[in-house]
Amino acid sequence: LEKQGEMLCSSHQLAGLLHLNPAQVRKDLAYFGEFGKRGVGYAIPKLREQIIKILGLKQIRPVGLIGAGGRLGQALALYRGFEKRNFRVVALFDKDPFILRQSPMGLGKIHPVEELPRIAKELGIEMVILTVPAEAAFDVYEIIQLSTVKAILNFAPVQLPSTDEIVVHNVDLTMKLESLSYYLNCSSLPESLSEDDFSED
Amino acid sequence: LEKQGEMLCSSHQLAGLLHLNPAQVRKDLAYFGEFGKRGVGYAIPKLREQIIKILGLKQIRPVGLIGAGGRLGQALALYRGFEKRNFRVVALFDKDPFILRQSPMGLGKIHPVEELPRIAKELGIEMVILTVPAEAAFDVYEIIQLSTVKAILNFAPVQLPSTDEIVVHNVDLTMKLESLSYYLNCSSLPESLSEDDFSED
DNA sequence: GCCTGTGAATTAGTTCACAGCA
DNA sequence: TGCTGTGAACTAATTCACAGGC
Repeated sequence: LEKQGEMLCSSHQLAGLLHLNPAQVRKDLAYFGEFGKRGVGYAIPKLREQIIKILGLKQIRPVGLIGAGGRLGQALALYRGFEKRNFRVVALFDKDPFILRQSPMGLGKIHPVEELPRIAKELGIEMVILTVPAEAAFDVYEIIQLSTVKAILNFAPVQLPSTDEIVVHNVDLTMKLESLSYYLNCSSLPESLSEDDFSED
Repeated sequence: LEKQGEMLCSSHQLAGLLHLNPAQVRKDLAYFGEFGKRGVGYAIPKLREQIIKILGLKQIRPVGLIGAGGRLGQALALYRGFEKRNFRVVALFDKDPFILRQSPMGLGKIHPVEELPRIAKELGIEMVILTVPAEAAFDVYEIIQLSTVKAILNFAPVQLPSTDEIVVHNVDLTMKLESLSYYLNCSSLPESLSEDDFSED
């Protein structure tokens, strides 16, 4: 909206864009403070500013990327979209000695994961993206726990637990597909989950 | 569990693995049928079979990938993890003429998106992964609506709406980072969201 | 005795509806 | 009059607690 030169918006308008109920929008925002003016609406630049503050993104957040040698890791390391929203991938890590010797072109130096604690401390990294294979995930998780990192965006298809120290968001892409598959299956199912053999022992 | 040779599991055990409450596990499963034996637990192979049936994954589901030229698209096109869970990327699409002329190595032929309706029909594709840039997302969405596709896993940083015809799961990676940033910010905030200037006009 | 399936109780989340301010 | 902020009403989700089968 700001890019479109709008200066004001109502909860109704936001609700439309977000596919939500206007009351929901108001309540959620009100939880953090009083950002609107009664009878008027929300001043867009101020609202944006407030949301940035709430999200802790007033200054650029340095992010580490572990598993930079894999294809997903490379894709995310080179993704331009993070910068626009105040994130910057400032350090790449991997375990594979081959990758460490010669980093894929376009990427800068890749460090061994063992150096994560030192480098994270130096660069103020509190957040990492994890794109390692399932087998490596728990080992890397251990190393992360020894570092200044307090948040993980995990793409490895294993459920890493959040603790008091570390928040984890697990993004299992296959599970997303499964979820969609379920919806497809439902709409094409008239009434039959027990249609074929289901004999007790 | 099946891979570990286990034959039985309890809701308690599953709950532990999934970080849920045992009652939750039982209720969720019971919603779809009676898969367990009282006093015993769930027979793992049968349970697995049932879940596969619920998810509509008894046979391999063919998936299309739109935006195969981009780095994320390539990464997902080559990702081995989908196959293990009964998905197969059977057709790649893009708009970029350069990509169409010479597909990145390792990938097979890439088709122009305009051919999606025809090819989707031929191959029975009902699901696509969308890894196009934000600008292209809505145009592509229009084309998808003309095809047999009924489910979209969208990585473009725009909120595509679900309809009665099409289910959309939007995966905005930057938003995931923002969410983590919020948690970091909370834990480092003693009591101050209105700490600096917030003057009314 | 152990563990599922499930109604009842509880807790959480959403929407309504209106007071209060521009 | 228009729109926010918010208690109250409502709806949904989770957890409890126990009947019933192994």
